[in-house]
Amino acid sequence: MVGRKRTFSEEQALEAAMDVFWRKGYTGASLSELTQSMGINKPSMYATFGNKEALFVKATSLYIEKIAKPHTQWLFEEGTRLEKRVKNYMLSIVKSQCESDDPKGCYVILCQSEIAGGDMPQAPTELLNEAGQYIQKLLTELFLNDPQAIRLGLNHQASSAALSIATTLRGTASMARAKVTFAELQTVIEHCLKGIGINSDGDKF
Amino acid sequence: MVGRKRTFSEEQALEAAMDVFWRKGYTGASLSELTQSMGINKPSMYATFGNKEALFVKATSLYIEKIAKPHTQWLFEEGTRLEKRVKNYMLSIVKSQCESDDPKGCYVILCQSEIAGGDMPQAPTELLNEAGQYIQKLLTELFLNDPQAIRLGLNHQASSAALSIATTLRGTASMARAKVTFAELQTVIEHCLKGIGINSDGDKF
DNA sequence: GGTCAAGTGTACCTATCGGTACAAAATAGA
DNA sequence: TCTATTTTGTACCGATAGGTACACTTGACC
Repeated sequence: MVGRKRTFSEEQALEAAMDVFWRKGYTGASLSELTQSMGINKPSMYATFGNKEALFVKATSLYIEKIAKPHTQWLFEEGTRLEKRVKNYMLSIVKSQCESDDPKGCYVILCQSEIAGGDMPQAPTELLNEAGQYIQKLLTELFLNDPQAIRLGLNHQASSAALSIATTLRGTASMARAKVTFAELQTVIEHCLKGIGINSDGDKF
Repeated sequence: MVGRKRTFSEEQALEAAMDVFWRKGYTGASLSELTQSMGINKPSMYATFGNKEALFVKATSLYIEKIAKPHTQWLFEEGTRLEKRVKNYMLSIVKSQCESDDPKGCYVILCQSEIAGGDMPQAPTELLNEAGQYIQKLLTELFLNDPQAIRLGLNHQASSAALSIATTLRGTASMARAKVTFAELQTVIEHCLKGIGINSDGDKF
């Protein structure tokens, strides 16, 4: 490696880009706003990330790894009953959706809604569609295989229960973006769980 | 009235504009695409509707009156039990969200999610925010006043039950736009109703 | 200490954005 | 038919979109 050194952190720049996409979506985020938030010039952005589409793919991957996936831990917490694990999982996600003064809901769901517009390139489209199904697949797997879930009979309605939870979490994402508070959405989670036959009391949030 | 006559129908043009906004959102819909779909030139559009913002307000109002509000009838159908009325209401909405080859979900929810981006003018913002709360207010009112609802005890949790339904319907809108089918979303509705203590069997869709 | 690969900032490219000026075309009333 | 009024189509406006050319600065290696 020879030559001048970078004056910015690639990871920090990517996080800034992620924030912009999270607020504005893919087509709504302009290169000027992106590079300004990233604190770099356009040529630096193109040299480092390729182009807007490639930047978006990297920012989306960062969101998935850093924001979305960590919630999964609650589903597999040792020594916690399934009912509580699922509830904690949902609470963790909804809390994240409501966080900050200007809550942004869910990055993936916001951008996935842009796909139908027809201006989303293929690679982002595939990534977003796959990420959009992640929660559902994860929960279906859990309900099919977890011993406590089987004892509750959830394995017989695994995919529909998973779909209900995933749908509710899309709803809360939309509500959060419309400034509905975390406290209000907590009862929505309780209703959702009751609806699929998972009752719990007490939680971590 | 003197002068040359219009060669297009204002209502048809507005419907075409509504369709474009429904697919692309407010900022994502360009004047070129709008006027092309409306079958008119830009000067005709500006003379008839004012500007893009005014066109959007009119298209949004048309959506609310023509697409959104008609679902309300199901809530007040004479001689039908509350449980079925609410279920038919939800089914009617979700069916509409899933309709057509390229389902577009809900116009209001899609565009409301753009507000956080900061590029939405004030008048559309207020209209969308008000429309976004319509379902919740309608159901809260119903649960507080309907005799059958009171008999079911729904009046004691009117607003939280209404919020759960509204949240679920936002979730289904997002799912529909991601091409999840009406059949799959039907079980989501059933789970939702069960969660707030409204059980029913048999429906109209 | 020169050399040369790599990063930076400015200034620019074409295409499209929302919006408009203006002249030709069409109609109702005189 | 003439005139006043409205709509239509074309051609344009400045601003901004995504993307780049290019000169300049920086720094590791010989």
